[in-house]
Amino acid sequence: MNTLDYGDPMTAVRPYHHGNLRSTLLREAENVLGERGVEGLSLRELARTAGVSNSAPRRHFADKTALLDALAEEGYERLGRRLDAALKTAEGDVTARLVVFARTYVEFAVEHRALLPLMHRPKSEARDDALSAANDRAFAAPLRLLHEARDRGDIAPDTSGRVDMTLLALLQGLTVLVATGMNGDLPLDTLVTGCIETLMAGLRPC
Amino acid sequence: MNTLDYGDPMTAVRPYHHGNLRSTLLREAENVLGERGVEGLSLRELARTAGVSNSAPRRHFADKTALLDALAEEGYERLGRRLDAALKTAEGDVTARLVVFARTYVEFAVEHRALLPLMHRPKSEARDDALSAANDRAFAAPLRLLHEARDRGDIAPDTSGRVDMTLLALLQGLTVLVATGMNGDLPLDTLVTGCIETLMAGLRPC
DNA sequence: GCCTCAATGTATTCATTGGATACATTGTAG
DNA sequence: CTACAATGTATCCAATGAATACATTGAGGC
Repeated sequence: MNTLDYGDPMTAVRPYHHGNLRSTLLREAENVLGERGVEGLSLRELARTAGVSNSAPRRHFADKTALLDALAEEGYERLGRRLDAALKTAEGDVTARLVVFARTYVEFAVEHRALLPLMHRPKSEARDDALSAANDRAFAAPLRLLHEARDRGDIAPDTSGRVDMTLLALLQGLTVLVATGMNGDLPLDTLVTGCIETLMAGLRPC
Repeated sequence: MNTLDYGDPMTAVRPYHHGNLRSTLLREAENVLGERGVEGLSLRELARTAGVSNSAPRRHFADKTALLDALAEEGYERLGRRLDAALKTAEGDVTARLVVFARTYVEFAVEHRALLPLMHRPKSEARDDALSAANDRAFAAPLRLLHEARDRGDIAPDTSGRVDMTLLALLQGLTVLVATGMNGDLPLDTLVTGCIETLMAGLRPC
């Protein structure tokens, strides 16, 4: 371990090794990303902010793309944990549980609006396998909830998987809507609840 | 007009003025964008491809962002025209008309998958006013269809506008799903039809 | 206790980029 | 035919992504 001199910041001796450069870079990258977008993100600037040399980040991320991929993957993991936690405490009928799910999902999208575009990277751009896997895992959760409800007869059967896709699309679309601010002044909770209830009830006149 | 020598490409005299640099740049930009994403897009490379100097593009787009905004706006206009055209020929009940609408929308998203992320730019990044307006216009169309159907009593009334948001979210989500390839091997037409029908019927067991 | 070695940072270099500024060429309207 | 606005060009600069060679560190085997 190095001798650190915290007395005078001007002459403070920084240890040769940062300690947790990787996570520091990721955290700061998410900040910058939220403020200035992908174009405004510079590896060198991240290095400067972390008080480290130009090429240090390369030890952790071979590439700018690699950093973005890591950020996206981390995003899926965080999302997954929050969804699991939320579902554990969710009670009530299918609608209520779906609302909890959707709300958690949309809240995450709002808090990490910088991450979503990375997570939704179109498949045309070559994707990390790990990223694809994380994607699948995240979307497996709502589907599980739906299938369990179907097994209990709480919702109509679905032979073709089209209903599943509808829920997925609705969730995805909600995040985009909220991220782009298209919900106007409609409170987030009202929006989500309304969408799920609408999906449950259908559009046909009663 | 300049004298052009098309005989020998090596010594061909190019006119001082390109003629339609702006649209050439936009077209080529969309190509590159589809292949290599925003990061892989370079103004200079566009200039080279167009056979024009480094700084020529600046006459038409003050900024790289300006080019992207123009691309997004153009995208909304094209989308609007296609939606209008599709709706004119659409016949049948609400479901059928909604399906036509959704299919047109998703088809556009697939054909121009490079454009969608630009069009869905989060509001946190300062947006061109023209872009916001184009956005509103594009989303006004499906809402109009929905409201007309409601006036005729084809779908249930909606006091809070939550149903409207549900349709919007579903449309948005569909494009994201398709763009990221999450539909798997499900044919596009089946997917869209299934989603709209599911939305009409609702999830509740019959 | 010492030595090797893998992990992690640093120093330096290079081509490319976005952007700015001053200048050249053109068609056109008066 | 001349002045001018539009459109390209030439040239410069700081910053970036990326690559390569070198330095520092701590941990594990001896």
